[in-house]
Amino acid sequence: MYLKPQNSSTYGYNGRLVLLFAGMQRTDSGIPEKFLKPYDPTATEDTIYALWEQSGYFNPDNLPGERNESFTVVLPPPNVTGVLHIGHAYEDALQDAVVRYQRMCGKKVLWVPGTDSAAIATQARVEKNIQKEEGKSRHDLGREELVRRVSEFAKNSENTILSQVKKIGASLDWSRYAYTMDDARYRAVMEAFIRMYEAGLIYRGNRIVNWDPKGQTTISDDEIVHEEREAVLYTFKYWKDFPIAISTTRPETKVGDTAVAVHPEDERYREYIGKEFTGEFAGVPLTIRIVADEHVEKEFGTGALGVTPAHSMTDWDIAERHDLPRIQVINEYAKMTDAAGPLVAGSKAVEARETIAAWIRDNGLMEKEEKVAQNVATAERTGAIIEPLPKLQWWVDVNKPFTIPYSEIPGIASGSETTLKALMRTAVESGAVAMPQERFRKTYFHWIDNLRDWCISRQIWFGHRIPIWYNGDEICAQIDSPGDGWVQDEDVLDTWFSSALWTFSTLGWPEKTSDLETFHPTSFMSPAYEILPLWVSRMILMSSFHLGQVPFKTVMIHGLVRDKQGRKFSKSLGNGIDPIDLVAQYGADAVRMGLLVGTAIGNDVNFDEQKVKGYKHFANKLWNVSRFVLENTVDAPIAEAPTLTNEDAELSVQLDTLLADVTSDFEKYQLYLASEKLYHYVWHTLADKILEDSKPLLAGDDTAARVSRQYTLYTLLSTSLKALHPFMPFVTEEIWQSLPHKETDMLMVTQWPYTA
RNA sequence: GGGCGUUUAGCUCAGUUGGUAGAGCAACUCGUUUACACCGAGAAGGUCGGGGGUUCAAGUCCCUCAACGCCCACCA
Repeated sequence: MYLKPQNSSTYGYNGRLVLLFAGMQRTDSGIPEKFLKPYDPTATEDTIYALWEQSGYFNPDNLPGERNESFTVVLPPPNVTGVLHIGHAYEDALQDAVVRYQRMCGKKVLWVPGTDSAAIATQARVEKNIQKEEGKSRHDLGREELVRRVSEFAKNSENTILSQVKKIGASLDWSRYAYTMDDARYRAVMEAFIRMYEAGLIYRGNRIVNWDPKGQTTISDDEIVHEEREAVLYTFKYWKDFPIAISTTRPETKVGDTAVAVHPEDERYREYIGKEFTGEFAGVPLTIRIVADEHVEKEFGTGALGVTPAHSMTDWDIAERHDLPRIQVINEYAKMTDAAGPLVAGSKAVEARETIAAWIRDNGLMEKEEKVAQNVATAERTGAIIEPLPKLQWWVDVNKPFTIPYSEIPGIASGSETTLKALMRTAVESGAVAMPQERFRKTYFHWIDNLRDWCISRQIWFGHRIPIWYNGDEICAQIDSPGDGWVQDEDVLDTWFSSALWTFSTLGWPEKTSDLETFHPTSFMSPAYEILPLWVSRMILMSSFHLGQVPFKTVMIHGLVRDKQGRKFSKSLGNGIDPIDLVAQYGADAVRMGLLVGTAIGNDVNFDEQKVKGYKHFANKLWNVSRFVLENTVDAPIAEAPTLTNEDAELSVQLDTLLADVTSDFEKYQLYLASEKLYHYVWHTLADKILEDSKPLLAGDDTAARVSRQYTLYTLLSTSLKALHPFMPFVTEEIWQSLPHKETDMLMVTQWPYTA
């Protein structure tokens, strides 16, 4: 009687009970007919996800009950034009498990979805398409048209990635969806730039950048791929009576040399330090000063380094330290400038290399030519060899002292003087950002110690255009044009600039929104270790500066998902696994479990499809346990607790003990342990032992014992569903929907079954 | 070159503060009297990469070597 549906029900043609609610037919035994077949995720998951969305519970404002403590996570925004790969699936599953657990624990949970414009990648892709389909370059289209086309493309592809994220079961608040290029984020980016500019932390400076001559843009260090190539190391003297021979693989740059650097303790050259020599090299008059610099390696080549300030990072730095002149001899098209002298001016740098080498030989100055293996920096996108060039760029100064008006970060007082670097270090050192994995703390600090100013300008068109205006010598930082005669800076911002604001730009900053008040700092962030320097540290920088807060309280860095042989997934290897295919084949719950169980956070995951298959079986196991329990409790008085037998009381305690353990694992973000324990319990304790032991009891004459066991089975099942829900949200919710007695209409907002 | 990892059963991985090695999958044996064959019962399988050290005791701590991997730098 107790299990008859309470809502509108009627009897079908053949006398079967038909339950109209949720369209589920019931069998004669009183349980929904769907339980007679194996669990079918494809028939279930989309419906369940729609049910969650309709409930509004993804939005913290709609969550039932009084929730005082907030718990916030922002989704690391995938590229708007991207497709979900297995790494996303892992990251999403991980975060969703945490988020669902916290929601069940009664917190005001917000998980913010979003996408990233990935400026360079997206523009490059669209440019390529246009080139292919219309034979036009971006210059043919013009800036405005290209930006329009790229934005359109981004908007059109957005749905792919978003629907894929949903397939995994991510319980994101879609009403707060953000895109790094939308209006609200645009405002935040502009505001952030202007504030930092006004604080003197953003400056324009001529510095050596990685110039991509093919893409005609600066690229960041992170977009460089080093390739090993064979090169010739030439050893020679600039002219006959020059006292020191130098070695180089790029003789063409030597017409731009202004110094020779030696190690201060190198006895061979000590006598020359500080002296200046003039002469002519390849038709160019040079003045070479001998300087002592500790960065010179005594053992390499002749132990003397020809310093070409304008075309090498290290040489630029040496020039900085010794106040040397800088002569640019190569231009943006990798051709020699007029300053390179009549011999090579106008020719390609690679050709000039041979010309100059020949000149050296012809003049009897060459001492040695040897083949060496060399690492050449190439552009990830275009494959072009990087030409280090001095260019006017925008920079974030990480070492400049400034007064921070407000700070909640321990060790940084409001109104005190600090630097961005110090903020980044202190935020983690003080524990305000908890980074529980020791090895990533080490990596982080190592990175901070070697941190240089951050180049934030990019010479592309798609992105946030720098809000700087020029009128003759006048410069003005503001969003809109100050008026006639003012021209805006051509460059756009590094995509990581906007990503770095993500934890608070998504919450409405620079407005003082209640979201910002309630949900920032965020609670938890779990990025891949790849982007620790790229993203994590820069979020800490931005949040500390603009809000005086850390961006997140805990960061758990996870590893990469690799293939079975430990190789990175990549298109060129053709070893990619589409998580959406996996979901179709095994169900999202199985994919989530396959990724989470037994993979310690921080280590790489060598992905094994067999594992996913195993968890598909597990979902079915849970399904059948439910069937068994429902069938055997259909006529039981389980609405209220009967007097329990000792044995049954013990079973409850046993599960409770497990839950204490699992809860503690959750609190430590050790999902790989929690999930494994629950799996083991459901399969090998609940199913294999308890259910089997119950069979004689359920068929027996001892009514009290039977009722006690029926009640217990039902409770153990419903508790297991709750505990498994963060990992396997779909199947648990689907079963929950068929339970005759439940505390809440939806499992996702039911209370977590253990309180410490 | 600097830094950080990984190496445990055939495969994929756990192993929290040192106390006689664990799981899943695969393989093997037996079992199909309805919760589930997307199953059950059972057995097998490891000198914890090599070597050395600390300790009553080491997969765990220290040193060293090797293989593999990642990050940073770019030797000009």
